[in-house]
Amino acid sequence: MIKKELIMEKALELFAKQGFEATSVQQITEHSRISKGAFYLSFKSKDELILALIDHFMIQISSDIDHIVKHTTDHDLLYKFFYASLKSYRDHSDFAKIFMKEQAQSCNEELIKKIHYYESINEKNILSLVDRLYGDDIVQTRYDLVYCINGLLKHYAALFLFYNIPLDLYLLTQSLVEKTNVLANHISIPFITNDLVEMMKPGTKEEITKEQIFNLMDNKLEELEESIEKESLTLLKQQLIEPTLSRPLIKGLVENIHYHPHCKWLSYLLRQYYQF
Amino acid sequence: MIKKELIMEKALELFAKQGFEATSVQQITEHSRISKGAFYLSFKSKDELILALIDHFMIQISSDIDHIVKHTTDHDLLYKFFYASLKSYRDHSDFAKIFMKEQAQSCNEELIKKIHYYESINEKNILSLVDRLYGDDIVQTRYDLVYCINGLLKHYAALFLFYNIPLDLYLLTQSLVEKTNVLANHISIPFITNDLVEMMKPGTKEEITKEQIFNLMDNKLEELEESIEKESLTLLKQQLIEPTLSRPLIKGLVENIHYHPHCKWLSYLLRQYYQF
DNA sequence: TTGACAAATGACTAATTAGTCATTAGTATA
DNA sequence: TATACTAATGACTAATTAGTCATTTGTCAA
Repeated sequence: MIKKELIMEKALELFAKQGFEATSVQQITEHSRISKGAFYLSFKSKDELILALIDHFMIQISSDIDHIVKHTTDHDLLYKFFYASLKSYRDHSDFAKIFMKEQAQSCNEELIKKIHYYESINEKNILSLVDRLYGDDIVQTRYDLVYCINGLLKHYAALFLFYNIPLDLYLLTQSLVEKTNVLANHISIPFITNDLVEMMKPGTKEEITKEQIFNLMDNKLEELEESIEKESLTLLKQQLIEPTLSRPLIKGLVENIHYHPHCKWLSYLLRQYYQF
Repeated sequence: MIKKELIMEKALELFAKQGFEATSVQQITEHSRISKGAFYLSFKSKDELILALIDHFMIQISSDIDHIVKHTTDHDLLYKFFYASLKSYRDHSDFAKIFMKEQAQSCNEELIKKIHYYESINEKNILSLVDRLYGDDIVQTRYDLVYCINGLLKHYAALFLFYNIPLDLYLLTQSLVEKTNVLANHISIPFITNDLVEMMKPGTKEEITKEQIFNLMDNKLEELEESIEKESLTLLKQQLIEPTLSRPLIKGLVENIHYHPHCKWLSYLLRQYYQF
């Protein structure tokens, strides 16, 4: 057990410096002053090691932040969230480097899955924070706000993680709190809509079912006013039930609805469905 | 020459899918349907290939955006900047993926240097944009604004690069313009100060020397066919040896060559050199 | 047809990789 | 001391890597 921790500690240093792929088991065993066999007594593979590392740190970090979001008054919430997040990055800077690098780069299936899992927890936390603080004022832009908070946090964190600049945690926190409040109070143009979030969820990505499109069509038909677009959509719906028109005609109808701001998503799904 | 482009094209696809490190020369040669020897006739090493790819695309993208920043009225500036940037990412999405991944991860010394070089050009562009648009109002927060613009741009670009969501370039641009204006007009707490920026500079940046430009001119003159561009270039070369024309005339000549696809980079260097 | 030259090949080397396993060292109990 | 057990070793395999080079193929002028 102690050996396992020793390996994790030493491997962390090497991964942070060189990256996961670029670090060999050989290097890890040398750095830990153990034999190759000893390594494989603790971990079944190199992959198992990095998965263990991610779990080890992310369980800690996630639950810390989750606790803060759930047990802080609204007044302090944003401040404490940023402070805790930045502090986690600083205190586990080697880990944070690995996590950020692998997030951008990894090709390992399981690794990506794990990173996505913890990322989704993080996003859920921020979303609940945003809804609590700004509530009904930002129904349209809530996902954008979440995305900006996450983006700015990571981008500023990279500043002290990858360029060893001195970090004034207090000041950086204040500056991020201000930016978040400013954005929350003033932005009005949403880019990340409900539809978009739905599609980014892992399950949805693989297959577009007739039913999904059908349901979305019904929703949109209710939203739309009488127009060419609505007529086109109605025709497309009929085609979905009972195809009678030729492919070019269907393609044309899909084109018709594409420029309507509410139907972008639908037209995307239809193009996928019909393989245009 | 054509072979070189074939290899670059095929390698780009593989790098975008699997990452640079994870792609073997073997795979590249198989994908390009050439032999291993043929690969090494075009490129001295795998490293030289990715450096060539980065130059190829970044010269194009950087000079496009530079040109827009320098030739757009203030009214349109922000909008055109975001639009052009996002369009570049979309049109060269395989390259953008590689550039983003390697930016986060790479351990190759020369590769990092090159990426930093183009990043610093990008930052300079954004800084000049910020100063022009908001000027004295944001002396304290200008670097933060630059950093936020860069961060938000990349973060949102990742959205359509790595999750294949459909991209409404127009809407995303508008949404980013709004966010930028909101931040510029309301943030007051600076985190990235002048000193910090100084500190992040890796020693002294390479100067653009007369010789570099001169050599590049000679190369291009050989490539070009008889045309207004070639005449302009010849005149510019003479000006470099012995200046006789006035600044506006020189600026006009630089303008003349900018639209020629092979001279984008040269025109960028000349604009830097003459401080237009 | 021949000769000369450039383009292209792929078998090859030497190095490195993740992971295995027969062997040994260390330790605790009888 | 003898026995039984676990902990640890590092030489080993098989696969893969970047890069090389003797050889073949293609092309075009004489």
